Amino acid sequence: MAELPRLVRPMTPLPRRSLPPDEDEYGWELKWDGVRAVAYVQGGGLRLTSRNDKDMTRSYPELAVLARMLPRPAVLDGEIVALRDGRPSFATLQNRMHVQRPGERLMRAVPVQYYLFDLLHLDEESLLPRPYTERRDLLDGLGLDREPVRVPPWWRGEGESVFAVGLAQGLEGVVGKPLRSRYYPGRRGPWIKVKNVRHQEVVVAGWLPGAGRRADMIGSLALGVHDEGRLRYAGNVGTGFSETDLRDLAARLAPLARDADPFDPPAPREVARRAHWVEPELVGEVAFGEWTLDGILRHPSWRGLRPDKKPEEVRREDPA
DNA sequence: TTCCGACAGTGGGGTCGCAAT
DNA sequence: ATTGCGACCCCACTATCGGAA
Repeated sequence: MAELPRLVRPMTPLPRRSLPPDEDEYGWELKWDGVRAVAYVQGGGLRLTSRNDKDMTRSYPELAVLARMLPRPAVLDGEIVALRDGRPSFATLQNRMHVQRPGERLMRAVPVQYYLFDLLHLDEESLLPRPYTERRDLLDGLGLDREPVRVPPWWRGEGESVFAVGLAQGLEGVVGKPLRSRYYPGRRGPWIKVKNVRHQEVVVAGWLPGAGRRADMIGSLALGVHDEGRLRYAGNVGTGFSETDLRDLAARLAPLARDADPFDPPAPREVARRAHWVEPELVGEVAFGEWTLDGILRHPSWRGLRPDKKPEEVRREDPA
């Protein structure tokens, strides 16, 4: 029996704001919002490991069929997803990902699928040095596209239209992989990702103190948006500003200090406990990925002040 | 010399499990 | 019983540094 590599750290894509000029040199895939997983198939058995090499096998018993679908030693790379309204939903998957031994009821309520997008080892051979296109062709030829395993499509070039498709389907974005590039375990790049980033105007309603390097500075800003005449809590943002930005914000917020929580309903207690409230008069803009089910910004980053906007005009855009 | 890639360190939302209260 | 915290997942981002270009 051939020996499989003990562990292969997954390769991660480098974030980019826009498509590269040489987009035709890349293979393009849609980006699936789930949990990254490397699969080791051998002797009819399956082992799943996380990005940090934690064993996830027991959490997803229904994926064990992969070992029966593929009766050859192999290492595969992909994303475990849970569908909601026909597309991968990380929020839905969160009901599964921490459960070590899911019961029948949970597995039926939140079924998962394994979206494969790379083949790293097959039989006796490591495929890491092979070009992306060869690995993909080999993977596509294994006949693994049967639920709960899927082998989603990819495209040579066409980054623009793949991105448009992802946008239209409400997906996270696209991943580009240089057609002739090998697989570099654990490295960021040369894969790239272009995310479907959204923007939202927000009212600054308070701030939380920082720690460590950020001690004596602002750690994050508490954000709100108006909804039916009330200022609704929309989460905190703690990244995207330089130290200069933080000092400038502190100076602007100091004269606006107030004692009472300006949110209605009040902010969650974990936030309120540490918050320094201000009059909700400063307007800024954040980039973010999506709204959570509770109306909180996911993956927010600060983009700057919007002195041209009035706080009472700040509404949640695109409530869907 | 400049630039790029990797790392460390800050911050976010969310869930689960467990210890302290 | 409730609360708080760390460990996991998903991240965005700034600042730094050493080696590649």
